[in-house]
Amino acid sequence: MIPNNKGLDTLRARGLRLTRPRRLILDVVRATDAHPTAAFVYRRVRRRLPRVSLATVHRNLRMLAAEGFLAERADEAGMRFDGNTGPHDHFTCLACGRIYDVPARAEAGVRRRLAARTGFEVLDHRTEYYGRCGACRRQGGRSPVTRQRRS
Amino acid sequence: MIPNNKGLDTLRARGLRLTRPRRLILDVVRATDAHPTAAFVYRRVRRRLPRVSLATVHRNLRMLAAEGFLAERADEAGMRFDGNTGPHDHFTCLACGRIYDVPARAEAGVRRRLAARTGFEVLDHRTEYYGRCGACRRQGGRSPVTRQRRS
DNA sequence: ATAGATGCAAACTCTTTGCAGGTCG
DNA sequence: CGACCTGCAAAGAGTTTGCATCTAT
Repeated sequence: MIPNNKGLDTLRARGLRLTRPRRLILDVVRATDAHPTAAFVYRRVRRRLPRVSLATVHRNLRMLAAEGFLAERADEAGMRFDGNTGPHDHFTCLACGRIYDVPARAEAGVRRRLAARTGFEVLDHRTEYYGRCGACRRQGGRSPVTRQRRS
Repeated sequence: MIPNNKGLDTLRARGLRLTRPRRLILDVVRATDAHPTAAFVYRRVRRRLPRVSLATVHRNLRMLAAEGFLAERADEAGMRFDGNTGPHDHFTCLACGRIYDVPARAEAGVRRRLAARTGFEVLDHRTEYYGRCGACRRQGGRSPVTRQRRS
């Protein structure tokens, strides 16, 4: 679904191993666009490797993110992971809580402008959109901005 | 430092009381631009009201955010609160972890454009910048993107 | 007077860590 | 074979909740 953004050879080159749990964890995150939580990945990986532990899932997600294989993202309900490490923005539906990928606005000038204004070194920027997605719009109803619990 | 963005009369109008802990909690958040955590607010409030509980601080921060008196913000280290509820963006320094307010880009067209592209109802958008702030730049040194712990 | 708020302690959720044993290369 | 990794269980960190008591209005 999402292209592999980085070769796994890099792993071995750093003395890291490609174990079965690790491979499956990475596959699960890359196979979905749901910006999964650790718990979600755990449930999925367990279908093929029932003895895996949640701690291993956490350790690997953290490590894979640190190595640049995944993107990490803080959420009011905890950490989420994203197999798509290319530049893109996010749209969060306030009704169903789903997070959609949306194309990034490629505006190089935005960073330069802020840098000029503040004197900061601006290395990255990301825009978050909030609203109601197509599905929730069709279902009508108010936007229940109720606090989302774990997936 | 930051202007009161919303009158407290609104509170009473909704049958909510303006208690001493509540007033102090709101004051603390409004008196700083550090985007404080609950723990930070707790320590500050305790200086004037030593018997407050951390639970009360949490309850009030949550409630004040829900009522629109404060803005809530998820962070890899937990929730942060912002007394500035006006439109503005954030710059996070990857070296020191500080979060600066920066003027929002007023671009109404951005939302309309995304809505047209996706069919979503886009109600809000916010841009997050990342880099190295002026102070950290002057101090030189690499940008240690180490995980920030609690304030 | 009384609905709403508080303090305290316990419960919860998510994440991290110590350690003995297993495994990739 | 040896460094790295895993499962398990326990500990941490942050936040929420139940309940008896208190207090704004």
